[in-house]
Amino acid sequence: MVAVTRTPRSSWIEQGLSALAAGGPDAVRIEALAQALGVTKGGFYGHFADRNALLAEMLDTWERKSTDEVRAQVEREGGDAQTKIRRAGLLTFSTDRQLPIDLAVRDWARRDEAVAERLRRVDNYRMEYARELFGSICSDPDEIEVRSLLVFCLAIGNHFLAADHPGRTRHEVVVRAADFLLERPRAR
Amino acid sequence: MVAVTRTPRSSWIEQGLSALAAGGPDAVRIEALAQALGVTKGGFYGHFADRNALLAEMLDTWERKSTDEVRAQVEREGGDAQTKIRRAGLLTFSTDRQLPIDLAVRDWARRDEAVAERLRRVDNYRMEYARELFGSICSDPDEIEVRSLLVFCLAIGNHFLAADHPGRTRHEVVVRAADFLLERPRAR
Amino acid sequence: MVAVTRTPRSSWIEQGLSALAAGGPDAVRIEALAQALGVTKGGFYGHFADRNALLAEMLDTWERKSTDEVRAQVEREGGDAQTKIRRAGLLTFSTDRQLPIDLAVRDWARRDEAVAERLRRVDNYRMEYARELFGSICSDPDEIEVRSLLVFCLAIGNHFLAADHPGRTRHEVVVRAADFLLERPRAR
Amino acid sequence: MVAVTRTPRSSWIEQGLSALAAGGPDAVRIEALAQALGVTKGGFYGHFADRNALLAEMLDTWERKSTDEVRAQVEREGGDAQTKIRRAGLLTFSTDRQLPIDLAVRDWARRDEAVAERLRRVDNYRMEYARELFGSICSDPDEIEVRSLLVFCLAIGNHFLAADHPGRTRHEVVVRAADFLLERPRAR
DNA sequence: CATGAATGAGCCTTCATTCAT
DNA sequence: AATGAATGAAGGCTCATTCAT
Repeated sequence: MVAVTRTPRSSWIEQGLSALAAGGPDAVRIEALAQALGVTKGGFYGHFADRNALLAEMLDTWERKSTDEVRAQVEREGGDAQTKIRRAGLLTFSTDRQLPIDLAVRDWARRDEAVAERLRRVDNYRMEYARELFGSICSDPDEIEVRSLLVFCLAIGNHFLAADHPGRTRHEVVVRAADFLLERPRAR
Repeated sequence: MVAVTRTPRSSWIEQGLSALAAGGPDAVRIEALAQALGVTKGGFYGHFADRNALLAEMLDTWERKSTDEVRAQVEREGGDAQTKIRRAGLLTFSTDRQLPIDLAVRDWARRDEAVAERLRRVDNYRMEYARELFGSICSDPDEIEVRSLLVFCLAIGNHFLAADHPGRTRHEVVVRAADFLLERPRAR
Repeated sequence: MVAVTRTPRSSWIEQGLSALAAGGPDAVRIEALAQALGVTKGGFYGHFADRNALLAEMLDTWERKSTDEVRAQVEREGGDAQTKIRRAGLLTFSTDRQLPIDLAVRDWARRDEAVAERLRRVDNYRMEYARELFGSICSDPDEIEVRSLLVFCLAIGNHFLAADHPGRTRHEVVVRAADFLLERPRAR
Repeated sequence: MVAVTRTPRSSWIEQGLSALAAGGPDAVRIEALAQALGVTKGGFYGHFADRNALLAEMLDTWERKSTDEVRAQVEREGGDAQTKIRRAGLLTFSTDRQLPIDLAVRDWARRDEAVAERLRRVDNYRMEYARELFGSICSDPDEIEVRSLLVFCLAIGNHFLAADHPGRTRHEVVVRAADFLLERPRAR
């Protein structure tokens, strides 16, 4: 029988990731998390050495979920390359939960080298997966690189860009843009 | 005759934008700006009602510089549509000074609706300009929209994406990607 | 048949005295003691009502060891008065274990009347023993009192004084000082 | 006209030394000092970088007052060696203000090497002055050293020792002890 | 205008203590 | 007896803001 820990470590981490998503790293305040969890802030220090330890574990969790878990799930569901790219993009950038965390980490990385290092690992992992998948669409390595970059930029830019598209929804334009990037190259 | 103020408003705004660029809105601390300007923080309140007033004026300044001034300069220098798009992109996203401010505002907008509103104005202005320019490259309105979106996403994603490109520099890949987006559509 | 308690009271007391010796009464922190004993702090409250109860028992232990036990051991070993005074001094002030506790209690007594009261009992006991021993060296009650005081001050001051003695070790000077205080008075 | 600083640095230092004297270094709490000074704790950080900066300046102040100022005052008042020793002792160890600070520093030095270093400087300075003065009472260097040590130990021990002296006051015994240490050596 | 001092709210962290298991 | 979690009261430090000069 497993002893039920009243407020497990994972709760603090989840709550911390929510706060990060909503307000950036400065919003990860122990007292706010405690209140959201219905406990007092003192209890936090039974689980973590200090605030930095929590931030590190939050990033560990995000890193794991952003790499292996996405790839595993996409491969489990199968399909051709185009389908997989779309699914991976959806899992990474269209989930209500993961997306804002990802964007917050991206901004955070601009001012914290340790975070930048983690983001580099994650983005390299994802980009490598994208290259693999684009490899079955086109063969020119330069074009694979360009399309991989663009599909990533589309996914990210989609959420950092505020422009409207008169007569269209953002989603419609993004779908078209994805088609544009995923179509097989024509002979020239 | 203009009274020479010892530390003009504009100095606080410029310093504030630097702080924003370097550390996000939370880094815009009156005391830090004062220290950078070589005055004491008390003097700040001779110029601005409070911190929010400064933030608002910082955004005013950023908004003006990001719209009319870029367009005016690009048109002044002339050239064909492709050249203008590249120049506008460079002015907006490749200047050491403007770029980090733009990225910081983008992240800030995710958690502050008033900032989001301003960013929407700025991005709509820029996007409209891009549509105009892409209009002389291709004629299909859907494709104009898609390419305008993608060129923007490329510019933004370039700076929020941390991945490496083995055997290439990021700049090389981005140049190729820009070529990919700017080439005239082939007949199908 | 004695029930073997997993962590007996005496362990907490010993550990508490070590903490007191090393860092004064403020350093007697339940959590630190628990960690040193390899148990969790919750267990402490199975043995003691609260922190003050531990402090009181620590002082009880120190008081007993500092009085009867020293005298008993000195008398057991025998010798003349000078020898006994030197031995009592060694036992009290030269033991690695007892000395720092004694000094810490002395400082503590300056700000806690209950501790001061205990120290007074201990010092009076010791001083009475010193008077007895000096009584066989000289007969003038005033001189007995003066020498008893001085020998105590030497023992204490030796450890609270930070000065160097160029060309000599502190130990050499203290030995000479002890000789000075223990020599038989000359006729005047 | 000197600008009147409302609560000068020196007030914090003085208050800090009082707290140190009364309760040791742990009692030097910013909030307590602020309350004693009738201001709020936030104001403290306009004067000092942090608590450690205050502690350091407190020790600077104590060090200066304990060395040059005592010697200067004793020499100004003149008299023979015995008189000067008594006066220096009084200034150092019998002033209501200086004495408890000195004792607190002594205990503090036992657990903080930086404080120990300062105390060593101060005690060496004082001891050197004592050697000078004893040099005009007796000529044997060993005896000078012994008497200098003993007079110091008497001064310190007097305040760390809790014993009573039946039929006498502590002061009477100390005076006699001082006489004992200051008398000219007899021929042997 | 600018300064220096002070305020007060807010955050991180520590630690004695309680309590259900 | 001991554990693990939680509580609550401090205490250190930061920072926007006010105000008299």
